Amino acid sequence: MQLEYIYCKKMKLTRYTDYALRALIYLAAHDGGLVSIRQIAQAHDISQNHLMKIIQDLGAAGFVKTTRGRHGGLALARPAAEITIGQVVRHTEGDSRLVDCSTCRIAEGCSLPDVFSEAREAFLAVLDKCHLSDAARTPDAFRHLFVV
Amino acid sequence: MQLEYIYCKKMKLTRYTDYALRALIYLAAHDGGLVSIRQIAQAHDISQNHLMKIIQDLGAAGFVKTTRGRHGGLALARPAAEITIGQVVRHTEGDSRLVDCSTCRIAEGCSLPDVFSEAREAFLAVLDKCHLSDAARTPDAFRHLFVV
DNA sequence: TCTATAGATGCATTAGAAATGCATGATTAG
DNA sequence: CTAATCATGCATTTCTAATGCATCTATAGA
Repeated sequence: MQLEYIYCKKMKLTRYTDYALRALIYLAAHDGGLVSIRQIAQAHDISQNHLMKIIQDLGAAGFVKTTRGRHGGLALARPAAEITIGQVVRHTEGDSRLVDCSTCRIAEGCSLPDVFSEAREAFLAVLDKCHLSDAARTPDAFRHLFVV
Repeated sequence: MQLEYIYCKKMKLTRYTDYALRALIYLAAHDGGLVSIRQIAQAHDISQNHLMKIIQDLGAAGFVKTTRGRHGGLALARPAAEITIGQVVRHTEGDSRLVDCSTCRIAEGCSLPDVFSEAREAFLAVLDKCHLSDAARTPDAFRHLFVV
């Protein structure tokens, strides 16, 4: 009596956000040192192309500072303790509304948009309590990132 | 100096959840009366096939009570005041984790899974404060649903 | 009993967006 | 001048939600 037609239920973050966080955490672990995109991509075995564009984006948004040319690379634009997960997710997942009521017939008198908006804020509020510098459970949790 | 390569940033709910909520709100507005799937699909101009499976799912989950055969239809299985938006979303978007750390190299010492888990709960907690019976801004906001 | 109407179910297909790959340009150290 | 690195645009692939179609089951009423 169970549904055969299984829906892969979501409510997941995009890989875009995933990679952004991994990159930022990597930079935070290197505490100021210049790191190349290639290095991060290889460390996580993820698409360098995709990561490149994400870094681009993070650079324009003021999260990282990029340096071109030989011996170039990335570094956090601000201290890791001043960047929250919420700030990052807010940016990578967009600031737009969670729901699209443009085609809904009951949008007029419906209170759900407000409720979802509030829920989203509550979600981000929790993420705002966590900083890049808090991502590691223990001080040396990400030590292996240094060992190339 | 802006990125040409635009990422359609998400963090959106699926249409599956969207339709589920619309259907439940429709039923709540009809307060006990039997309503057909076709009727809801036409009222919102959405895919009857998709809605059919969603209703199926909602039936199995105990949100609605379906009646087959001629003059059959749907009704809420419980009072609208006892069904929260959070309960519905929890079901339609799945109870699984928000992030997939299975392939992440730093999953061991990373605290983000816990943070996201907490954020998700905060999100749902807000949605749990809202019941189907609260969806309408005013008592007669959805009156036009009756006028077929 | 027969028929019309409703939900139940499975499978195939489409659509849309995220993710990826590729090619090329721009910048800088040595 | 060259190698290394980020910057950018476009094409392609991949994934999965969304949809469509066909058929089965159940029930009311003529």
